[in-house]
Amino acid sequence: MTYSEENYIKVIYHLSLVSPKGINTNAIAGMIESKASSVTDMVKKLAEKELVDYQKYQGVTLTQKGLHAAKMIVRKHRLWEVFLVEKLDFTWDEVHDLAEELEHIKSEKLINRLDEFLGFPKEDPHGDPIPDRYGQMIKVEKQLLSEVGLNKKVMCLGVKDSSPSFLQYLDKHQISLGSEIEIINKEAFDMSLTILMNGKEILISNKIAGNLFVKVM
Amino acid sequence: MTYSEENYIKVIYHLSLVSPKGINTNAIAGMIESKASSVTDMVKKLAEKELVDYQKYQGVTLTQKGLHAAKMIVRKHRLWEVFLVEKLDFTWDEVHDLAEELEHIKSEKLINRLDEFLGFPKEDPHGDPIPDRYGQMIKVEKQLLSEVGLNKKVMCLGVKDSSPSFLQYLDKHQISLGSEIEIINKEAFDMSLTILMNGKEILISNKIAGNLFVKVM
DNA sequence: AATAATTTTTAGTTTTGTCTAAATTTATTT
DNA sequence: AAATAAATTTAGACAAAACTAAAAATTATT
Ligand SMILES: [Mn+2]
Ligand SMILES: [Mn+2]
Ligand SMILES: [Mn+2]
Ligand SMILES: [Mn+2]
Repeated sequence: MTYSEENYIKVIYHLSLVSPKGINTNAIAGMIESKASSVTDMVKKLAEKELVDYQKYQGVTLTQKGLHAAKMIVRKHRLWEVFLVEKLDFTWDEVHDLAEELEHIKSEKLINRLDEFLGFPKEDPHGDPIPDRYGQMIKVEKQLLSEVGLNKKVMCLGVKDSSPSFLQYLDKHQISLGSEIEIINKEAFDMSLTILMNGKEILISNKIAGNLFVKVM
Repeated sequence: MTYSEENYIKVIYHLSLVSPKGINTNAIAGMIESKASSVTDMVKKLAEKELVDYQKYQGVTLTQKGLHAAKMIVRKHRLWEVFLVEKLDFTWDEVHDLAEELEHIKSEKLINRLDEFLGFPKEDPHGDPIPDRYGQMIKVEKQLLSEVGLNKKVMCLGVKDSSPSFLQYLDKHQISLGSEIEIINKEAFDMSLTILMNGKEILISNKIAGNLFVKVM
């Protein structure tokens, strides 16, 4: 599998988690920052290699083989992120782009040794689950903060968006994984929230709340 | 710089260490396992980017810029090798091919952090010097075992060839960096050596002796 | 100095992954 | 049920990096 094929497989995997039907050309093109015509070309090649099922105009779905390949790439991505944060003292907003490169290093042995070296972590620095060598991963119940009712106490478990700007926003407001938050007010007009954290009240927009995974306690 | 350009620069660097004149097309092709015509094409591109000086039919030499780039690739290669051996328990014969991939990961910050994490090692698992972030590296006096006179006591400091088969040969005979060796006999006919190591006599061929760096003690 | 052998470069293809523009199919409105 | 809009695919082109075969330059040999 080439660098580019791996990126396509990974993107199709991520899109499959959100919409379980056939993944359409434009969605892939959007994620991979290419054009629909390029996607069609690549998707044909992936179908040739039996990594996806593809019928013209009907979108693609991963085959078993493709699904496993995708999970192994995600495994590598997230283990490298853990390595960078835990061992090399990178911050959680710095690691994604580096992991995008490191995930393409081809060695099962390397990644399994790294997994062991890190103590078989179950989640990456953004709260996302890390597949084990067989593709198994934990499923933690989480919901978006924007969907939680008033006066509930929640714990922050992960982020939906892991872009540097969002993560830096969270750092600035001292929100990290494990932070405990109480929802004090919901503004009907713009769905912004007033939350209580460490005895301090903070106002956050609906967009922020819609990118923060929490569990009700 | 692309993956391929980096490989060319690195090969030109390694060849420059042995022969200080212009590096010729065929030598590069041999190392990179490509054809002379492909080398000519790439060399033109590298000259365009001012990484090498090139005149038709006269071979290439690295510019200052090219030399620094090459050292940074070698730095990455060797630091990753140290990481794999020291932290992930790989053996010295397993790491080269993996490092060939890892050396292309583009991040100064990552490699400097890795350097620090490893305790700023000065040599890689094969006894080769690791350039620091400015390209500086230690210069240890070593010579090939094949060039040392009779009855001398030497310490093994490095290998010229770091192919798995050679390294596995050394493992099998329990020769490692730091091993102390005394040369007992040199066969005039084939230049094979009888050496004394840990009280045991071993016969080694001239080819083996010609790939082992030692210092006379 | 002329010829032969070797090395290097050029010319023309190929493969991979991308693009634009045009054609085709599917989905949505009227 | 047409007509229109949107999504998708095809056709043709391009850049990067490789190749083969032929031409040109350099080096070695007579
Ligand atoms: Mn990531
Ligand atoms: Mn992550
Ligand atoms: Mn190596
Ligand atoms: Mn090495």
